[in-house]
This record gives sequence, structure tokens and C-alpha cells, in this order.
Amino acid sequence: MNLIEELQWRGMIQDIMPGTEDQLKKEMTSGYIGFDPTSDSLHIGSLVPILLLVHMQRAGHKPYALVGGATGMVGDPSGKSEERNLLSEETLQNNQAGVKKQLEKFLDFDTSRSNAAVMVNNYDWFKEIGFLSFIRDVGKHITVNYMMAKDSVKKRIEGDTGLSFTEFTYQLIQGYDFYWLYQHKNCKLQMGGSDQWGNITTGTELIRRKAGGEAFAFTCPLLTKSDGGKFGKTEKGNVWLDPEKTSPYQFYQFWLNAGDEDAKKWIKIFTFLTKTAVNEIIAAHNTDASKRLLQKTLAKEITTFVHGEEEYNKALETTEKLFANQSAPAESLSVEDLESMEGVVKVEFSLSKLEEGTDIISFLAEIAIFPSKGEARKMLQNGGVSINRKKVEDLQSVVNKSLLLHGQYLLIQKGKKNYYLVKAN
RNA sequence: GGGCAGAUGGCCGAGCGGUUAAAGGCGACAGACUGUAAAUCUGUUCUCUCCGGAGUACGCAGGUUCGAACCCUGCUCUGCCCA
Repeated sequence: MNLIEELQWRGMIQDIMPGTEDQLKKEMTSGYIGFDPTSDSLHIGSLVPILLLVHMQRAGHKPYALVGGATGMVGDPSGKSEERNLLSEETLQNNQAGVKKQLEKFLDFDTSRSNAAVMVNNYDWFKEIGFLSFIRDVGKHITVNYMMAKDSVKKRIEGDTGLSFTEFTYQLIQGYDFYWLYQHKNCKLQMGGSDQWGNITTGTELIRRKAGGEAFAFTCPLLTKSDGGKFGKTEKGNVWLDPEKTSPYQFYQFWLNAGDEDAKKWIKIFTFLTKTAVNEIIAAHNTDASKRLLQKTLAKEITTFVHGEEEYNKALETTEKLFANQSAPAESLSVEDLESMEGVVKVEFSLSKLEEGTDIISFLAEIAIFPSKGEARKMLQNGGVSINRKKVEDLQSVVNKSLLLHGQYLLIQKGKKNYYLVKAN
């Protein structure tokens, strides 16, 4: 399978420009994807474009990761119903540094190989360009009619929020990136999410008109969940690639909790398993879904890719302790078991208060599992809290020393899946 | 510059003087069922609470009224139309 065939099988290609496949077959091709520094960490939504670059590099092509220092200052109207807030320059710089650091983990930048990955920041070329020269050199080549025909623009013009000039120009800025990379780095390919198609084609158009050159592109589908929900969100918010923001255990849990339909799609996109291997796993899953082989494999592969094998093993170990035999009493967990639970939220609580005993509602609010007593009470009434795997039925119950496992731990569950370990001292 | 329309809880969207913490939907969280799945059903969803209540809220600032999300005035913002 060549690169395009492979990506097509994985469900990673939405739109593709004619001739792209031939270009990739013909020679080592440089291709790029832009990442906007809207936060200081990438989240799993950015993983798909990252993987596109990785696949490219594995197939012998040269990947460019572009950090959008300039484009991030403007705001892309694509797929947004209203204008986003502009970020301050300090925030942007901080974010750029964070994003850059993460990208470095996934691509091979070793310059001894001819297709070493390269990181660029579009601020580097935009900072030199003044407004007048930009509208003379770039704006001249693209008509407003052309720009207005883009879906991202059309939707906003037809909608009822309007579109500022700043956002309207976004496609020109991004289009110029592609042009610049084409001229200076011989970059002939741009990839991105399917919402970027409009911006990307402005780029190829600019290359054609201004440089008389030919450039190529393809996009990957935007991920949604089969139930229509947003991809990559949990009750705690975004799933980040930064282990400080989303612990490897939580990261592993996210994938493990994928629904069957989603997991079947995601295992192709997020792992490097071959077609044969994937088909075998899906077949095995269909035979006995309760083994959850599909989700386990998906979670294993992607956690290892992002956080490394060691972190995966820890996440797996914690998962097994917490979920493997849920009917087993919490008392069967040893001190070591409890202490080594990586990634589970840990809270300290004063032992002397437990000796006196505290009512359950105040206790839960005090250790910040719930933001207020009212919320703790509501969740308790709903039957959503367990201590040491026993559901708390009585709102009046008292938390005291006698509940402690090994004289110092409490294992608390909020809902079924959120564990907290309280250590008394 | 002129005219018209609009601004309600995370989002959409009702309400147009008192029974409105504000219908309904979506989303989110939790429970039951299960495979830590999906679907389904049930509960919760402004904040705090000694669970009796209390406090804030319908773009912003004033006013009328016993009483205003609802009426009046000014302002801000958005959309549409005219110049």
C-alpha cells in the first residue's frame, strides 16, 4: 500500500486534490500542517494531524510542523459560529513554546536523515511584512469573490453573527504560509482537518497564480463520536497530551471508555497496527465483546505512543486494581496497591478530624471532591458516591477512623469511574 | 447619518406587569441495566444552605409601579435595509 492508499484505508482522508497521489509516488515530497497555539498544550484532537505527519515521514516524505504564531493572532472563522477572542502576545508566546515542545516528541528531527522533520513558525515571515506590501503582493492575486465563495465565509455572511474583516482575511494569511513554504522550502503539500479545506485551496490558488506552480493537498475528517457528541471531551474537560494536565491514567481511561463503533474507527486512525492486525482484533471483539479487546488494544497503543511504555504499564496497573474485580472488597487492596495508584486524584486529610468523626457531606466538600456541600448532598441523594466501594446510602452517616483502610486510606468514588484516594495524616 | 429588528440560564428557545429561579429542547452529571460499551428508562443541572430556606439573575444605567425579564428613557453591542 502506498501512503495515500494506507491513509484511505485508515479513514484519514476526506478530500484530496487530484494528482496528490502521483506527486507522492514521484519523489520525496515536503508537506506541512499548521497547529494553532490556542493553548499551551495540544489535546487529542490535534493527534490526528500529528499522526498524518508521522505517517508521511514513515513513508519517506519530509514533514513540516508549522506553529501558527501569526495565524493564532487572527482567528480562523472556519467551523465557528462566532468570532473568537484574540489572545494576548504573552499567552501566544507561552503557548507556542508548549506546542512546539510536544510536537518534538512525535516526529524525528534528526538532521542526519534527509527527510528529517522541520518546525517552522509563521510569525517568522509575517513579522517582516507590512500591511501595504501584503495587500499589494498577496491581495492582488485573489478576488474577494473567490474568498466569499468559501463555506466558512459564506456561512457567516448568511448567518446572523457577521464576520469581521480580520477573520475574513484569515484565509489569505494561511494561504500565504503555503506560498511561502512552497517558495522557500519547496513544500508542495498541505494537510489538515477538513474544516481547513477552504483555507488550503486558497493557498494552492495563490501558488498557482503568483508562482505559476502546482501544489497539492488533502484533509482528514473531523472526528465526532457516533452519538454525535464532541470528540475528546470528558466530564473533566479536554483530554490533553500534557501529562500534567491529563494524567496517563486518565488518558488511558479515555480510550478504554470508547464505544464499540467509535473504537472500530479510532483504532485505525490512532494506532499503527496493520490492516490484518486490526481486522483480527475487530473479529475477536465481535465474537466476545465483553472482553473489550478492541478498547484495550486501542488504549494501549495510543497511550504508549503518547506517554511511553512505562507510563502505559502504570496506567494499566492502576486500572486493574480499581476495576478488575470490583466486587472484591476494598479491604483486599494492600498499602502498596493504594500507594502506587498513578494518576488517581490523591487528597490529604487530617487524621485528628477523622478521630472525632465528620459528617459525610462536610467531609466530601472539605476534601474538594465537590465544590460545595449542596453539590455533595445532591450527588449523595442520587446515589453517586461510594466509600471503599460501598455506596453511601445514608446522608447522615459519619466518616471516622474506623473506615480507614490500613489505618490511613479511604477510597472514594464519584460516580462509577472517578476515583479519589484520601490519605489521612 | 436615517429606518427596522434583536440582546433571556453552557447552547437553542418560550415568556411580554404579580401563581417566573424563568416552559420546552439540546448538552452535561448521576442512578438502573450492561461489557468501565451502545440503546433505553429515571433523577439532577444559577450560587450557598443548619434542606426549613436565603441570595443573586433575563445586554448596561436609570425611571414608572405596592410589584418589572416584561412598561418608559438613555447607553452599548449585533443583524437587516436605505443614504
